Amino acid sequence: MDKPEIQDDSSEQRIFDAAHEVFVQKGLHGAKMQEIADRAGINKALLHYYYRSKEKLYETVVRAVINRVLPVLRDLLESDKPLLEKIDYFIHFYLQTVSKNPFVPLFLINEMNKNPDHFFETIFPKELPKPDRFFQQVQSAVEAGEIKPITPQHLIVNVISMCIFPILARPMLGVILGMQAHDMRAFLNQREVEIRSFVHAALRPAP
Amino acid sequence: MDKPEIQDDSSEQRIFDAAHEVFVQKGLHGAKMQEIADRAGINKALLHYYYRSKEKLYETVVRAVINRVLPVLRDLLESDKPLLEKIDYFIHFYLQTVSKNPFVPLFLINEMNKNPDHFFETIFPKELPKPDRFFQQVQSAVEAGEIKPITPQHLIVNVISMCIFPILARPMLGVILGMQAHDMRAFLNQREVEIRSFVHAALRPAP
DNA sequence: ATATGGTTTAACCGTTTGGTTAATTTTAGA
DNA sequence: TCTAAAATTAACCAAACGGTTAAACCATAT
Repeated sequence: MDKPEIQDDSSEQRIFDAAHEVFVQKGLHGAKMQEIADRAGINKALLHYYYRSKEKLYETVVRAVINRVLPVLRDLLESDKPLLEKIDYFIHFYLQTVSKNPFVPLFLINEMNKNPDHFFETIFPKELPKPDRFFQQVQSAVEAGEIKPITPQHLIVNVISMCIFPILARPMLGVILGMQAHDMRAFLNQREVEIRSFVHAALRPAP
Repeated sequence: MDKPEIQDDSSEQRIFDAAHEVFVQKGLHGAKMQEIADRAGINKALLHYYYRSKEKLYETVVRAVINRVLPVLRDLLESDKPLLEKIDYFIHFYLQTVSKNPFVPLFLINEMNKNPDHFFETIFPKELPKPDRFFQQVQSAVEAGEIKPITPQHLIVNVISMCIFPILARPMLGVILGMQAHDMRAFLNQREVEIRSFVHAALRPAP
């Protein structure tokens, strides 16, 4: 169904790259076809030659972004690693990925909120990560007294929230906390250690 | 500097209300002046009569949204309540406010990311909540051994993240966790209790 | 009554935007 | 080398958009 990944510098690929940049930064309506063409260094008509319409091009970009993000989540939910190790790896990976592409999660969240029906019926892949394995793992750890009782769904949501939100809200946090760009970078770099210890502390079994 | 709040059903107010709805849901570029006029039940030219341009109207809406959100944050940071009580109240209030207006935080985050310079130089109020009081409070609690050592900045960011993010990412979480709209509502309602106990657990002093 | 000033509208305008077309250039196979 | 298909472009088009204008409407004070 999906086109094979193109890695060369063909026009099609350059269009896709430019579209990815512009759409992710400006959203569907903020992005202009002319700007995408300019950034790809080709004529505007060529956009419609390879991707029929703005919507089709947009959909291609959204699909690609999703397919790059989902595997990590699947790994968190389905792999066999021990629980805490799994969580630590997840924190590490997401912070790293997201801080390299800070606009991507905001882009996805926007897309899903503005047009949920179209998104989930048309764009979203049918095969989603299955959280059952992870849920069971948490439940076992609770029963074995290794961690404080907690609903697995809330645990995973808490972790994801603390990883992603500060990067989304970076400009706001900078102002609230009274930090310049430089301090803010340092602060966000500390977060991996911080989130890990916060989660571990929250999961300590009661004495 | 700011115009006094208008609470009647004058044309100016109806335009503002309609603009608020449309801008918050669709963003600056997604919103169309004609739609705002239609929703306000008036002629399009009247938009320009009261608010000179689309940008001015947008700015008015952004200002209003900020001025509704900031006081709560100021209360968290500056009031004299005891630390944990303060945090609990903050969680309660933000979850309630945000779940009533789920698009507002996403709207603000978008605005700040897409156009940070214009936002912070032109729109943002000069008098921001001062976090020093809160920071000091956390530090005192740590020194008194009442809570586990933690950087105050990270603590507040963690709390805000766990409150706001799940509401932003609600559609995504619904899919990931395999929940229908009904279950999702119930899940989000549980979060107040959940976040509170998670934060309290994380702050328990080590034995 | 009517003059006045604020309010509201229909019609219009110039620009931008997504998209098309027809022609030109490039590529590649016979 | 010749030719047919693919790639690329300049020019163009219709619709949508933000914004303007001039006239109409309406309240109210004289």
